[in-house]
Amino acid sequence: MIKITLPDGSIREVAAGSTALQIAQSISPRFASEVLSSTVNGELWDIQKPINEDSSLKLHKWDDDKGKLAFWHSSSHLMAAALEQLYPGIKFGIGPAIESGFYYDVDSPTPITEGDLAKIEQKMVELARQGQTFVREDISKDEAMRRYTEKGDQYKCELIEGLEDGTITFYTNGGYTDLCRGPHIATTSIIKAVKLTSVAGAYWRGDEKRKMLTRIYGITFPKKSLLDEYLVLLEEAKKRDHRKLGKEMELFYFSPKVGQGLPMWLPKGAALRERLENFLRNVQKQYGYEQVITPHIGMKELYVTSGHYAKYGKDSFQPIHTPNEDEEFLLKPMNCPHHCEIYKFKPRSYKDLPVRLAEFGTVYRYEMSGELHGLTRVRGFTQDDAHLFCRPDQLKDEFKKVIDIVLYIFKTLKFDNFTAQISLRDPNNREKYIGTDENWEKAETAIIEAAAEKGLNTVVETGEAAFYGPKLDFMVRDAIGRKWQLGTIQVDYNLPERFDLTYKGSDDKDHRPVMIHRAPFGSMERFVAVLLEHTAGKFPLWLTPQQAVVMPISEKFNEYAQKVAKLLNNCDIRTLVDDRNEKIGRKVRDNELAKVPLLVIVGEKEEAENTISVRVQGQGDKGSMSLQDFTAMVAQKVKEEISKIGSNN
RNA sequence: GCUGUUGUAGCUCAGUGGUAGAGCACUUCCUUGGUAAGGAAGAGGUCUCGGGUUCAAUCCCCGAUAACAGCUCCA
Repeated sequence: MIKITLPDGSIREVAAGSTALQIAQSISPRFASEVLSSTVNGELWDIQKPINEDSSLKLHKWDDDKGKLAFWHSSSHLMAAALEQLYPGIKFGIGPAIESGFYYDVDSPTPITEGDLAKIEQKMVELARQGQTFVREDISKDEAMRRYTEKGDQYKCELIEGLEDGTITFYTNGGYTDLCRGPHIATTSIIKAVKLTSVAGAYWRGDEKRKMLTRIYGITFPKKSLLDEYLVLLEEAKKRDHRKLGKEMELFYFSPKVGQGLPMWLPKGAALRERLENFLRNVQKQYGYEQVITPHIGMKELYVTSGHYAKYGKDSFQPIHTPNEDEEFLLKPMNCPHHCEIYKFKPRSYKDLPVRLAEFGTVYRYEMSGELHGLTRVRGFTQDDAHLFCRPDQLKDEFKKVIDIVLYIFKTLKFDNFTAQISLRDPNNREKYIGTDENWEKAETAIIEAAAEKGLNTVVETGEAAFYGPKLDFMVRDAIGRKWQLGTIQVDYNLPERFDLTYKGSDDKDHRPVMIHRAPFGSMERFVAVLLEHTAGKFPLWLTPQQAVVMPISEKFNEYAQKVAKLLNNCDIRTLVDDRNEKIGRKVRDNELAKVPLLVIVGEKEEAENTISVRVQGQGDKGSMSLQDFTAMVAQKVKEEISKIGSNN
């Protein structure tokens, strides 16, 4: 018997031997027309392949990721069919479904550009309407190889070579046949809306040494209205782009004359950053951190010792030479070596540990020009860095405290949609890393255990570790869904050895401390970028550069407006006066659009009664009140935004 | 770094092989107002840079450069 769980949760049983599509048909033809894919015992299963054994079957529709997967993957075949007709001789790489839509990598005899997309879309719609079915065919590896060798398709041949021996499946829709694991939807006629979004280059098999193919991205929907909704969503996301908001709000600026990837913080951005730094400084003070300040350069030998020179020297900024021969300095690409030297400036006792050295340290890394991206990927940036030197028995506890800090910050700034990722080394590629296996194992175990004890939901990625140690990263998405690493915590047994760091134990012998690198924001630049996209520029009151604006009704009340602004500023409410020669309606509009959270209007009535009229951004008129009531209201709001440390546990 | 697209006023963007345009912002004047755009006048450009084609290039071609999308990379 086959046990079927329907999308509504109800369960039915049918005899084995039918396909998922037939079973869906027996429930109702209408229902069957919405079924996109199926899973048998949790594994994806072709909806047209008979299920012969006792098993449990699930049917997936559009509202389910597994349904979308089949829909979009089938759409990529539909696009391939269209491309084959439009560009005879075109060769295909791979064409999977992705998080939103699909792509296909192609090698076309004639170049395909953005201008061609409309034509391809049209062809896809035309083919989709023909209601092509996806026909499955099982053939041998040799036969598959023979077919593609005949066609002279080196890409598919290479893919087949990489497959295990045995049967290989092909799918045909219309005149287009493709090597494919499946599964697919029943017919192309349910693809009702097609949008090809972009063309870009992509290396064959992701290898930068190999040929670059043309990647065409697209997305399809079973209903036209869903496509419209998607396009609106994309437009909304574009409005939240931190590069656009940063310009509009005058937060930061890139000058070609200063250089690529070297952001300059404008007065408002600097004020915002300063507030964020102070916020973290206060948190860290409560956790026993000490602030240090180190230079922006260091002797080459410093980085030879740390191992960074061997690993990154050639890809980095060129050394700085002095009039002295053989003397070379490097711009610092990270702060750890300097902090290790600070640790060494005096003998340490086991009683002194943990030593927690924090610095807002500006570092420089020569990122390849194509990697630069607004404030999220730059060549000069400031890490909210700290290095904790602790005894091995303190490691896990210290690590957990750092997790607390990160979670506290994310909670305060309402980053509730983060992913915690444990990055381990690739055990098959050990030469990429420094340090002994034993130390790596200790470090990896510490991270896994600490994360588990904190109840974090983690994903594990092997091969993503730093070259000196494993890490726990906190990833947050930007407005259009790209993932960025913000907070990071790393365990390191290696640098203490390389720098020969020691502490005197209770046994009067020298011992090796363990080091934790951590940056809860990641970098000030990237954090502000993601914060901008999350808040769409409407920062929480405690953080926003300008909290209030006082708008006099006419010039006659400018003096009173100045007086009110001065009183508010004295109460630590960051306030400016808008005394432009404009009508009040205009001032309200401009300041609403500038996202000033509190708008204060003063005129004849307010001056006579010694009050103010208040408007809250996005919420309209709140009526008049005394200055005392207003400042109390603001203080209350700020207090609500910044909860006490530790309350997230 | 690779592939592709784009570069016109402070910003957002039209436009043309024959001496360059709009809206917003800016300056001045009028207006002195009650919760999302009051009116008028003015100023502002080596059309990213360097070559080439042409009688003539902002426009066509080549190269550089920067931004954008993706790939690759990310201490």
